[in-house]
Amino acid sequence: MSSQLTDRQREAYAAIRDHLARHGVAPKLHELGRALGIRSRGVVHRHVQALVAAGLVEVESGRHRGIRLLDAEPVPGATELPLLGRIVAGQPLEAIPDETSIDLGEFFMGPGRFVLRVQGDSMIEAGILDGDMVVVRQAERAADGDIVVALIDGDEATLKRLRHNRDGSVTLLPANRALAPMIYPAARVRIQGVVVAQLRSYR
Amino acid sequence: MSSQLTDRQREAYAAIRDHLARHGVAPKLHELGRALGIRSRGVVHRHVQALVAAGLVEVESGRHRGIRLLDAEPVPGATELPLLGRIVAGQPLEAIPDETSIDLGEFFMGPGRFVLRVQGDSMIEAGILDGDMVVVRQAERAADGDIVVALIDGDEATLKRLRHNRDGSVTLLPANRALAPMIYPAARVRIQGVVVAQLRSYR
DNA sequence: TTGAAGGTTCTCGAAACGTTCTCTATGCTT
DNA sequence: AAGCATAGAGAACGTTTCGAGAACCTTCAA
Repeated sequence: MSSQLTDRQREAYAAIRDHLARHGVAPKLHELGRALGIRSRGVVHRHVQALVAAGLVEVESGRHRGIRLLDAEPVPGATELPLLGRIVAGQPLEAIPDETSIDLGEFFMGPGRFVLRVQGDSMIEAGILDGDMVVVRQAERAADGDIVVALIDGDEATLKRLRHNRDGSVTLLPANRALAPMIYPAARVRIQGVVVAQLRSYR
Repeated sequence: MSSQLTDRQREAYAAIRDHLARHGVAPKLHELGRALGIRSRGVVHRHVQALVAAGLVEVESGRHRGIRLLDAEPVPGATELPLLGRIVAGQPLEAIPDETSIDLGEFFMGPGRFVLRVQGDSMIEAGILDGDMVVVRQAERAADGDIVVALIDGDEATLKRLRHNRDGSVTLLPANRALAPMIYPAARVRIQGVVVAQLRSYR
C-alpha cells in the first residue's frame, strides 16, 4: 500500500515534520511551499495528497493547517531522517538552507568500518562517554589530532588522540584532565583505526 | 536464465546496492553513471537492462528511480556495521571474531523522528558538543531527566534536560556549569520531542 | 456577516528522466 | 585482417515529474 515517493514528495514530508517540530502546528500550504521553494499552492497540495495516498499523512479536508502526521514505520533499509535545522539555546530554530534530510548511511557507512563500544572515561572531554559507540575506519596511519584505536606493545588497545613528535615517537593524549599523556617510540604503537564518528543511544 | 555478467555489469550492480544502502532509494541513471564514471545515461541503461536479463534486478519502466533489487533479503546488512564488543588486549582487531553487528536502522530510525544539529555548548557536560546532531522522537510529554526539545512561549526552541517541579512548573537544566537552570510555569513550555540518540562525525 | 485567507481542482508548459538509437573505440578471437 | 563482444558518447523521443497560475469553494476571524 505504500507507494514509492518521489524526491520532491519526500522533501515535502520532511518539511511538514520540520514545521511541526519548529512551531508545534502544521504548516499552511503557502508556508510549506515557501519551505520547499514552491510558489503555487496547487503544487504543494498535490504533493501532500501523494503523502496521504502513501499513508504517511492525514488531511482534514478544507481545514486550515489540517495536515496531521501518521505513525509510519520506517522502511527497512531507509537511512534518511529529516534534518530540521540548528537548535540554539534561547533562539528559534535556525533553518539550514541547503539540506532537508540527513543520510545516516552517508554518515556512517563505508568500507572497512566497524563499531566499538567505549569503556572508560579517558576521552570524556572530547564528548566520548563511557558506553558510547565509535565508528572506526581501519587504517595503519593517522594524522595529528585524529582519535585512534592504538595497540601498545601488541597487547593493550586504547582510544586516544594521536600526535606525532619530531623525534619519531608518538604521544597518545587522553581527553581527561585526570589522565596523563603517554609517549611511546613509534615501534611500540600500532594504529588499528581512526575514529570517524561517534554515537550514543539514550534508550 | 542466468547469463554471465561482465565486469562492468557487476560494478553497476554493486553501485546500485551501494546507493540503496546509502540513501534508501534506487539511483537515477545519471547518479548511477556518476558512480561508475559514465557520462551517458544510455550506457547506464544498457547495463541495467543486462542486470534485468540476468534476473538480478527489476525495473518499473519509465518511473524515476524505478530500479528494484530482486534479492531474497532487501539490502541485507546494508545498514549494519560489525560491532566489536570491546577492545581485546593482545589481539589485533581483525582477528576478533565478528560476533555481533549494529544496525543503524534499528538504532536510529523510528516513527516521528528527526534530526537536529546542535549549536552552542549548553549541553556539553552531557557529551553533546557544538555541531553534534541529536535524533529526536516527537513527543508532548517526557520524563524527568530526559533531554528534550522545548518550545518556550511558542517561539524559542531549546535543548535542555527536563525536570518537573512539585508546584507544576518545570525546570530546564543546561549541562554546563556556566549556565543557570531556567524555571518556567508549565503553560509557557511546550515539549516538542525527546532526544533518543546523539551522533557526531569526525569527517 | 463579510472580507480575506486558505484549501481544492484544473490546465498548461517546462524540465528531468528513462528509453532507444547510431556512431565510435578498444580488445580479443579466429 | 576481419569478425565479434564490450563499452562509452551523445542525440532524439516519449513519459514522468514538477511548477505556475487561474478559478472556485470553504474556513476563519474581525
